[in-house]
Amino acid sequence: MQPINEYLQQYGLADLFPAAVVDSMQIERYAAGHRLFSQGDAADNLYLLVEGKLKISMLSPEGKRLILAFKTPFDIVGDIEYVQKCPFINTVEAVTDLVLLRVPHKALDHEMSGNALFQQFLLETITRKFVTKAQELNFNLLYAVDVRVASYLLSMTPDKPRLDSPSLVDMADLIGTSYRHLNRVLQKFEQSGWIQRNNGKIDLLDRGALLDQAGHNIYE
Amino acid sequence: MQPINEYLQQYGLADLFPAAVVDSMQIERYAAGHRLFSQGDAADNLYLLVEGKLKISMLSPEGKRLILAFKTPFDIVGDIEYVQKCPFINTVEAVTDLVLLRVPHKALDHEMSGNALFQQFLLETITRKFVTKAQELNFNLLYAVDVRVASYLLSMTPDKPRLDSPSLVDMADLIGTSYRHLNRVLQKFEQSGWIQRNNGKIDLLDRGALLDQAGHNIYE
DNA sequence: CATTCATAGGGACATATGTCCTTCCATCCT
DNA sequence: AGGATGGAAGGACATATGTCCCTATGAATG
Repeated sequence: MQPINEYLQQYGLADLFPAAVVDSMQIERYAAGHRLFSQGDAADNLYLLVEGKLKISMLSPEGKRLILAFKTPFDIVGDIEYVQKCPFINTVEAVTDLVLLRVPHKALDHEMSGNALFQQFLLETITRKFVTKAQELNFNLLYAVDVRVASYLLSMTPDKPRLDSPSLVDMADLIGTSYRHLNRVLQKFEQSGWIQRNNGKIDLLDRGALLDQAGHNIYE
Repeated sequence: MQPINEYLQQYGLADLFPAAVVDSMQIERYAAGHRLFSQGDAADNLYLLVEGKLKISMLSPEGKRLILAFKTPFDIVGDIEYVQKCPFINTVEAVTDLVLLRVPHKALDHEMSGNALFQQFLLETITRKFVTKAQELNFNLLYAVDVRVASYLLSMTPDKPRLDSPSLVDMADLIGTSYRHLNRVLQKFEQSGWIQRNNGKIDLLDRGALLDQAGHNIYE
């Protein structure tokens, strides 16, 4: 287990936070599967994701779940809520074991309100999120499910060409389609020889073909 | 024609900008239909929309046009590009006659870099845009075209229950569906007695029914 | 071991949506 | 007036996607 300072150093944040704020930070660990926050929970802290993978999701009024994003280090959770001073908009769950740094809003407000460096940091972070979200919207409006599935497969396998435990349920909820249809598309890809399914694992056999199918767009 | 100061006052921005920045502002007017910026144009200015209505659109690699937003006062154009120091991401066109205040990046960089008030203003603006965009994405993933059409009709008629010159082409490109399908949905609404089409105008006859159809979501 | 449960996988059918094409009408231009 | 033009409107058909259903398999549990 690294101390807080090492994590900050690792992600180039050592100079961003004054000592008083760093002192107020707490390391938090959560086991895979744990639900960290639910839609509507009070948000009194900002969280820096430094290890593991989590997912952000929401429930529609009709009870349909939508996964908005998977996040891996380095990323920030609760920044929108911090700026807007509002409760958690979405639900946050651990996909793998997690390590987060918890930063109380109170410390940020006391020590960093009017801190141009930090504001600039937040501004650039949220602007980047906006651009990503906008591209995602365009992508969804412009392309059908098979394109999005191909893109998703590619984005989740930057290193080795295999998905070990994809959870098709989550994948369908992220792409915004039904479980049934996702299976149909995967079947089509398999019949085309682009992927192979084994015991719930997925091997990518032909990245080039998938890239064509994805229209050379890759999920962020 | 109002002077710059009156516009700033009208929208509560008089205290935000120092005099040197206000002096650098220029009023710009454009006729309906004019294209202000194209995807890829250099962005050297920030624009404040103070009169009229404009639309932001993009062209996909396949040549499909997507309307990302209609904007009415008060709104900001080019804020993302200012933060990211990048060329225009999208195309901007005048729907009605427009009045904009042009603010050179140079003036902002000189006079307002490190200005906490302005950074906070930008931060809140972009955060709001992010939330809106995220909701829009969810809305598109969760609901079919008929729901989105109902929502669009309601959002465009806050005052009187009539759309005078809807431009179905634009409407389809905003909703992200085909012109044909939009017509089909409008036909269904008309047969249900919810709307009436006359010479390209659309009257809303039953807002309650439309609101139900929209699942009580209304486009921002 | 039997049972339960969650998920993978897919058949059958209904509905939503896209593509292509035709017609009609208002407006604008010469 | 006569002809262009662009958008409204919709028919016909193919495809994409959702819903409901059933079965199989492996992990967890008594």
